[in-house]
Amino acid sequence: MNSFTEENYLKTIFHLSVKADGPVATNSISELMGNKAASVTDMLKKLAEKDLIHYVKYQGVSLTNKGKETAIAIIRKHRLWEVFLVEKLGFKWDEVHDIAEELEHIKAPELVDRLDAFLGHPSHDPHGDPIPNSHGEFQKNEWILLAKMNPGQTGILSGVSEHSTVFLQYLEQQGLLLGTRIKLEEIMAFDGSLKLVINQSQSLSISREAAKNLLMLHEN
Amino acid sequence: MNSFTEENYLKTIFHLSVKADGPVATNSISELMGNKAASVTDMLKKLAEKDLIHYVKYQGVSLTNKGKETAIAIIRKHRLWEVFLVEKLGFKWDEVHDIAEELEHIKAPELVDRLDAFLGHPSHDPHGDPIPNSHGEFQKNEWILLAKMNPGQTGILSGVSEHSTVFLQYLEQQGLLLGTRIKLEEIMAFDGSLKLVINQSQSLSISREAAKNLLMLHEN
DNA sequence: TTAAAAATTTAGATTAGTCTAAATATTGTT
DNA sequence: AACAATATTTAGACTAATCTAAATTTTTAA
Repeated sequence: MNSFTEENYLKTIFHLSVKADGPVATNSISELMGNKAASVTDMLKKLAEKDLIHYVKYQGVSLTNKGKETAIAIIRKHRLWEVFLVEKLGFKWDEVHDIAEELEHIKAPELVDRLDAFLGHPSHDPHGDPIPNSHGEFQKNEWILLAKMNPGQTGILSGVSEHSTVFLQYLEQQGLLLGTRIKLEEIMAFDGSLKLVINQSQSLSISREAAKNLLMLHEN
Repeated sequence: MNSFTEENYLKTIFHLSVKADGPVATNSISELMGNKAASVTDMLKKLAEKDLIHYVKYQGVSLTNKGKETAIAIIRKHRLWEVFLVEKLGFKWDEVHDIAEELEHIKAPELVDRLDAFLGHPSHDPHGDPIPNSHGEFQKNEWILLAKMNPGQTGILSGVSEHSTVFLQYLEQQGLLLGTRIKLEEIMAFDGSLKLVINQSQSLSISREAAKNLLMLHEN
């Protein structure tokens, strides 16, 4: 069985692998986890010993199949618990990340699938992230960043790539909830900020920084 | 904040205090936790340092108010999660103890009260144990051990003092669920075993050992 | 293509929780 | 009351996860 700490490393490496598609650097793990690089190196040796990662000194790491399965199982738990917290306990979407961070390490094997069934096999968590099924398969999202769209285009806000409380609260205050229809009116030459129309009525301006974290789906 | 391990010690000391009413011995903690007495001594020093227990060398320990509050909060979480697992996820009463043992250490402070509300403020867990309210107050149960009842007396099975899977499965197989009406017919002179009639129909014989773990309430 | 900068690893130390073996205190019994 | 049995604590060691400081490797850029 893997420790709490090992699980967190695997999860971090998984997230970095998805973005980086190539080996993941020691420093990037260190930065994301708030640990020193020397500590990361120690753990990488341990995870390699357990066949959870491929590790070559100085060359960065990638997950083995075993490591990937483990990481996905943790992410599945995290996202299912987030759904539970929001749908059943009435938490807001900006409050659940840290709690799910604890709950994702609960080991009991039957618990996950029962929770999944209880929640009605949800496909996405409250932030729009897809929930892998019990075989570890993700339903691929065809997301495009709002920051990459062109003036005149329209889409549905379907996910966020930044989960911090401040960002999520900001979105909520602006009326930018998942499912909101957004038309990109104009991009300001001065600072790259975006002028939007949401739900075909309300006008709104947001920073380029914010737009880089909004994941859009084209309307069907 | 207290560690996972510290919490487990406090919980154990609380349970032993209730039974023993007097200071709790190092060895009894050691035995219940499956640790060596030397390890217990080390932890007792640490808990005393944090003002969670009163500790005098060689004289055993008792909880301070702070320690008691902490222990009760953990027990509250444990029992609420057990209700969740049985009522919402469909686990059986003999399957939930170990899972709740993990869940009871989830820290998020708002979680407990929301869970409590979601479950409808249950007063007892699936094994009949009372769930303390958010102020740490227990609803006192007027239990009497089946093993202490006299032939001819009747009561309602309302709790168990042994939570092992084998025992709970045994009870279930015999039809001894919480809420069952039990009449004690006769106590066998030979081995002290008890002849019962349950739900005014079915006859059943159980060992004295088993009867010592069955908590009864008088009928209203 | 080589020297400086950046990234990574090694070496050695620290803390929490555990252990064994030995020492000490308490209890029980004659 | 004194000794044996039992309970508890101390001393010293180990593992997991972390750190700092120093050493080494890789990358970058002149």
